[in-house]
Amino acid sequence: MGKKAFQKPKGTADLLPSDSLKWHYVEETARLLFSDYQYHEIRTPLFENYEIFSRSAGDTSDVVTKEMYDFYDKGNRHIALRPEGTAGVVRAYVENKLYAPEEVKPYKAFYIGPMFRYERPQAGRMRQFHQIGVEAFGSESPALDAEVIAMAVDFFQMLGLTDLKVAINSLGDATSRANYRQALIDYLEPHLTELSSDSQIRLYKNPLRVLDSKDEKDQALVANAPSILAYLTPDAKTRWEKLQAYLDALGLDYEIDSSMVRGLDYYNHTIFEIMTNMQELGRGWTTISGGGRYNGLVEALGGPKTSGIGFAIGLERLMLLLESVQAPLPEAEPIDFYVVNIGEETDIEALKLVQAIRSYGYSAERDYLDRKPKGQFKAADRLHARFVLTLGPDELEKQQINLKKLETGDEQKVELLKVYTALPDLVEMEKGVEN
RNA sequence: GCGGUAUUGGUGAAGUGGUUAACACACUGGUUUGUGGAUCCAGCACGCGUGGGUUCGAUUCCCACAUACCGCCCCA
Repeated sequence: MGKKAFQKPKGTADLLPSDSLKWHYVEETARLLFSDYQYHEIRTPLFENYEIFSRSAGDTSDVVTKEMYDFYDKGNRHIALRPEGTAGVVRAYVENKLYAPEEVKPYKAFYIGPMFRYERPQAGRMRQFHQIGVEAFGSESPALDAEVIAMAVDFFQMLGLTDLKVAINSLGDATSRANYRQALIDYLEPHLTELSSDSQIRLYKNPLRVLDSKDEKDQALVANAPSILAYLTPDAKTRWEKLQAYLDALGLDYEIDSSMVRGLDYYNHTIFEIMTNMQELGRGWTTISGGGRYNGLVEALGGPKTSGIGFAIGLERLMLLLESVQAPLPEAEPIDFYVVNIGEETDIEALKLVQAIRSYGYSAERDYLDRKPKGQFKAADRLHARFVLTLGPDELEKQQINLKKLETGDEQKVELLKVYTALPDLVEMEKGVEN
């Protein structure tokens, strides 16, 4: 151990090779599936101008007011590490003029990458965390909403998750929301003193948040509060009903949760969350995916009036969930060959051998620690090698090498030359023996 | 940002104000002058998160800090 042991910054994690194997699998599953739905990957910067986020997420959201990693760079630009993915994608959509008529509509994209929020870390909640997200621009159709929700569910099912809850709600359009906001305040105001202190503040800042309170007394009050669904304008209501019709047609199970609120201010109309009540992620239901419509966002970031919808999946939470339900996840691949070499005079030949084996596309490893044969065999065993090639002075002299199949213990001498010229035949031959 | 719990080797952990920090797993070496997954033997914490303090003496008591986890806030 060195003198000073550095620690990674609070709320960050090292993803070791055994983990990244599993992450790759999940990410690859997403890439394949999203491609079927015609979503293609977009990569935007990990940091943006601060305003991109402050304007999009809303000035009252906690994400902006207290969780942003922001700083001034050497050119005195106000920069922020992205706390979420949508704003950057919207900025890219506008900046690259992806609204142009020659682009296919809706314009669909997905992203995978790290996000940053200055928060108190807990299990499944990191300061640097990762999301897979999708966005679709340029269509108002609730069929697209349904598709997006279906795709998220599809994704989780592909990974072997079935015990999830899909909750949907509608925030309506600006008019619906304004009317409801007032109705909610009118309802709650007489009970102001009964509300928790947090909720008393919420009531005027962002009254919909009161609906979300975990305080028991708040919840009791909120239970009889008016529902936003009763305040939808006719247009918004039609959309809302169509969405359900589409989801029903797909046979997708969902729950309507009229008290569901999302953390970012840009949402309107459809919002949804996919939740699990896994213990490892804390008490009650934990959201592993959330999203919705953001019809005003493109405009807010300087683009033409364009509707949009998207969602994001929290990868840390997803990985914890997959581990806890023992969903199938890949393990380290066994290697094909381990070359055991005995004596210094075989060193060069061993080096050439592993390279030759690799040139055939098989994986191969050898000893670099001058271990004795026993130690090398142990290493081969730990790597779950299929075959061991033993090369000693004898073999070198006779130009024959010992081929051992670890699983059965069968050994045979083969011409050294064959490893270089006909390795696949040797592998096939061994296969023949085992069948 | 607030409140709480925790922090001993590569890992899981036991333990006490006072000479050598238990046990297990893993690892390394030997038992087998060239063969793994078995047995047996041996080795493996300059040291108990970091920094202070109390004390004749602290890993064990106190304080601060760091980190992790739990709850709140909030959220993926």
